[in-house]
Parts: sequence; structure tokens; C-alpha cells
Amino acid sequence: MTKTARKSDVLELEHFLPYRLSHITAIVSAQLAERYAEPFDLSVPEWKVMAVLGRFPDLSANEVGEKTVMDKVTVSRAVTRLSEKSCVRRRLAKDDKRRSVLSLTSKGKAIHREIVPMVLHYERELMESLTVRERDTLSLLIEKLEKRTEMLAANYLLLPS
Amino acid sequence: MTKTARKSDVLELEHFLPYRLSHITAIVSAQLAERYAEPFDLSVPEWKVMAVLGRFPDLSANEVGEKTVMDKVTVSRAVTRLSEKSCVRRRLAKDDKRRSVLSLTSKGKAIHREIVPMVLHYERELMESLTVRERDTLSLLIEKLEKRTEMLAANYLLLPS
DNA sequence: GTATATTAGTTTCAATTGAAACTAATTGCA
DNA sequence: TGCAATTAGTTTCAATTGAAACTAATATAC
Repeated sequence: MTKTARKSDVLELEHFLPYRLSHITAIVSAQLAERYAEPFDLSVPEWKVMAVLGRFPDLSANEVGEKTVMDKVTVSRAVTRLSEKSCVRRRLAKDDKRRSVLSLTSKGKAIHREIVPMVLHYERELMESLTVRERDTLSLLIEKLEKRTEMLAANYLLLPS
Repeated sequence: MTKTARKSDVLELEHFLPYRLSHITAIVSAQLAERYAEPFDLSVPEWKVMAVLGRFPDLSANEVGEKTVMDKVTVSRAVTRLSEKSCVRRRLAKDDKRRSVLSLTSKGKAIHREIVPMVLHYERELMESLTVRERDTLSLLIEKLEKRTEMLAANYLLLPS
């Protein structure tokens, strides 16, 4: 009998992984947003777009959507707004004029450079509750879960009944 | 130099805990909702309310909000809709007529009983990627992070500048 | 005891969301 | 080539959201 064992037909939310993930994530996202949203007048989708473009320049809107798990409408609007604020530049791909090539402007980069240390500081504060070894373990476990969801998605699509 | 080490001013999203949590949670939540939302005509907030009431009967709307990290407006509306569908009963607390006492009706319980095995099955599929020991570790790590966010919330409120 | 402050929950209203329809560009293939 | 199917991204519109205002009940202060 392990800590996580339970009767098969009782949903103990406090031990149910999707519930626990959603709980800790909602709190972490809110605490993080507290630190950048108002100060920099950025919505959560806007910051997500800037964050991925800071890390991976010249993505298409689609690719941004994949990396942030946001749908294309949300991405499109965040990019429009960021472009109005001159934080993101959208060009057209040479080889395919449907596709856009998104990148941070120098203004966007400057804001990105201001926010990054703040969010890293927050992450460091959060991680202080874990040993270095635990951090690596957590990273590994999340990776395993991610791989697993990819498999499940593939399976589920094959059996849509 | 550990796996998670990095330069202090570069945001490598693929190693950034809030990003990774948000990524895996979005996918898990979506895969879970796929399994109950349409089949049972339940929105995500509605299912969350039913799930906590199945586990903790006779909560107030406020308490439901705390347990699900949903704001009171969302809870209020989910409860209204569930009540219209005769899945949840709302009574008034004897000792404080502002407070409601929420519980699943027999119909609500029946639906709950149908969904629970499905979501537990999904969780089991997800967890198959981890050893029993890893499951316990993950549980412990999430708990530590939760505790930590509580501390940070308290601190941040004290220094609102 | 009455007035004020606080708390639980609902309603209103404006902003955000995402599904579906759309535009424009590209690919496939007869 | 040329026409149907697909793909990238945007727009439209109806549904969902949450902040702020509100109602009703309780707690606190004087």
C-alpha cells in the first residue's frame, strides 16, 4: 500500500494528479502574472508570445501556438496587440507568403530583458523549497508525463468512439 | 553544473518551471475534459464543482471556490447551472442564511459515479509512465511547491510596492 | 439597541475567448 | 496548366469570463 494507492472508485481530489497539477499551476501562473501583467501592461497570452519569441526567434504564429499551447486565434490577437505596441514585428516568409515570421523588436527585447530576471527570481524563490536533486527529479517526471500525454493523444484519436 | 542550471539572464522556457507546469497541465486538462465534457454536457467549472462536492459534501460556494481555485462568480454560475440540471442542491445554512450548503443530488451522484472511473482510468494511463516510487516523489514535490507558494503569497502581500 | 463594517453570494456589464466562416496563398493531381 | 483540397492566419459572432456594483445577512462598535 503506497501513499497514492486508493480504492478504485473514489476520487480523492487531493491525490488526483490532474487536479493537483491544475491547482499548483493556477497558483504559480497567478503569482507570476502578478509580477509582470500590470507593471508592463501585458496580458498572459502576450507575455507568453514574447517569452517564446525571446527564446526562439522567427517562429510562425502556428509554431508560437504549439509552444505555448494557445489556439491560433489567441496567438493572432496577442501578436496584433504586441505589434501595435511595437514589441513584435511580423514579416512574411519569403518562401510562403501565408506564413508570418515573428520576432521581438528592440523595444520588445528591452521589455523582455526587464521581465526575464523578475520571473527567474520568482522561479528561484519557488525552487528554494526543493533540493537541487529534487529539481532535477521534478524536471524528469514532468518530461515523462509530457511524453505520455503525447502517446495518449495519439491513441485516443485512433479510437474516437 | 546540474541539468537545471543556466545563465542567470536567459529564459530557457523548456527548463522554466512555471512554463512547464502550465504546458503539461493544459494538455492534461484538455485530455481529461475530452472524456467528460461533451459526453456529459458539463463545462470544466461544472465538473470541478461536482468533483469537490462528491469528495467533500456540504461545502459553501466559497469553500468550493477555494478548493478549485475558481473565483466566486464562476462558482456561482456553475452551481446555478448544475442546480437547473438537478445535479446539485443548494440549501441555506441554518446558522448563517447568507451561506449556502451545496451537495450533489442523487442524479448528480449518479453522473459523478459514471465519470469518476473514467477520469481515474485516464489518471492511471498517465501514471503508467512513472514507477510507484516516482509517483510518491511527484506527489511530495507538488506538495512542497504548494506550501512554498503559500509562503510567497504571504510575503508578497506584505511588500506590495 | 442601533449604526457601521464585513461577509456570502448574485447580477451587471464590458472584455476575453474560441468555434466557425472567411481570405489569401500553396500544394496536389488530373 | 488549371481546379479542388489544404494550410496560415484573420474576422465575426455568440458564449464565457471576471471586476465592480449590488442585495441580503451577520458581526462589530459605540
